[in-house]
Amino acid sequence: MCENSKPPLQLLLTDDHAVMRAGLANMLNAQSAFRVVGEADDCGATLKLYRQLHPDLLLLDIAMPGLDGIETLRQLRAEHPRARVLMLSSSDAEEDIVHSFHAGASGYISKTARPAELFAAILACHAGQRVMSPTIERRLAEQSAGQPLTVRETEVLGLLRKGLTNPDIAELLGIARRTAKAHVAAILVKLEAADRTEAVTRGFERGLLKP
Amino acid sequence: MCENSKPPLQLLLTDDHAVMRAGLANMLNAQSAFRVVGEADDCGATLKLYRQLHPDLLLLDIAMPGLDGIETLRQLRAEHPRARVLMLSSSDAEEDIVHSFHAGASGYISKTARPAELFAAILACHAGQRVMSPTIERRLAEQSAGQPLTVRETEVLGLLRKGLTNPDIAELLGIARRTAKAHVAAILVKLEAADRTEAVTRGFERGLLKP
DNA sequence: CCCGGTTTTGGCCACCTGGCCAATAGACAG
DNA sequence: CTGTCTATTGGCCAGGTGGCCAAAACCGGG
Repeated sequence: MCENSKPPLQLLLTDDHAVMRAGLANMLNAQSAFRVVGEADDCGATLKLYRQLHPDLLLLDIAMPGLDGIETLRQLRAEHPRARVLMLSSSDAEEDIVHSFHAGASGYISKTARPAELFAAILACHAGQRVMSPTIERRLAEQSAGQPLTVRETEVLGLLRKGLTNPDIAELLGIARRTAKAHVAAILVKLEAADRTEAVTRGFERGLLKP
Repeated sequence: MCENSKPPLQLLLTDDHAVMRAGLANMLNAQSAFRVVGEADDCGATLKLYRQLHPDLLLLDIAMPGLDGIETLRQLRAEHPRARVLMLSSSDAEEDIVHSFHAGASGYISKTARPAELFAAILACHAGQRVMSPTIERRLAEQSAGQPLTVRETEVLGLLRKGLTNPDIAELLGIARRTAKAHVAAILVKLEAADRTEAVTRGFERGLLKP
């Protein structure tokens, strides 16, 4: 299990939960193969530390207040295209998984994974493999992500959640109310919702909308 | 900081995230004042271990699949009315806080709290105090919880999220459609929502609805 | 035994909704 | 250059929505 001959992997840790950070750091540092060289609790700190430390891999929590993990990932990859990033998820929302890989994540693992799985994931990730925890792989398989929403539709969904009517939406977006209606109709089909209210529920369930 | 003379507090740890559990256990066991004597990942395991171990305090995560933390708390308190339980939250949804204390929690602390705060919270909790992390106290102060929904209204909100119409709801609950409408109207007022769609959003935001 | 909150019910009306028909223009990829 | 996808727009209609008026039945606690 240990790789005594090699120097430990330098890890950077980002999570807004101090308890989780401290716990992870403890656990990882107890392994001779890993060394946590830095901890961050938001996007800014992550980018700053990454520049300073150039770690071998970043462990990045998805759910964060303000700029979330996905956005942090985007910015980091824009600056360091070859950075290896393993996403840590609490939620298992399928949207997050898809977005993570689109934004350049090297892996995605649930916090429900056992420590040994996490260690394996880190190693595999650093070795250049795509990593998904078994739990998440199953998720993806069973609820085949459905139709993705277009940019415009996502925008409209964001207005639906606020309780806006089609005329409201039309005015806000500067389009005909008939067009707003068309977008809503498309959303209903793609999210398999009976009406706008259920569409909002699906939005939250799929992670398209955040509380 | 350490209480060398006293035996360590026996702690039971419940969280569906194995990583978090292992991390917390590491951190707490490193303190001479604490001793993690058991770990559980769901409601059933928690009750079972509590019966076996009779720990001094249970650290209980709020967000769990299936029977969530609040429900676990209820069942535990029904069996052991004097159990001390410190809730660990990821979300800070105000509803969770209120429900936790109603269900008999001794304390509520955010996972964003620093380790020292957590240690202090555990000690205070065990000493019989009501514990809230500063973050959460602020939250409660600023967004004064609004009007609470009645049991019936909560039930109706659960149907709204599924996209049911008033006639649907009426039939399902065996009441007149006019009555269903009255409940919906009450929900709109209490959640300050313009329509049922926004009401669902508010439900998710306040933690009345879980993804 | 009475009070207050919860649950229940009725009618009327302007407005919004979602389903149906079909069509044009722009963008981006092959 | 062509085909696919996206965004845009129109009319018609049965049914649902939310606001307004008021009030009776029920139930647990003081």
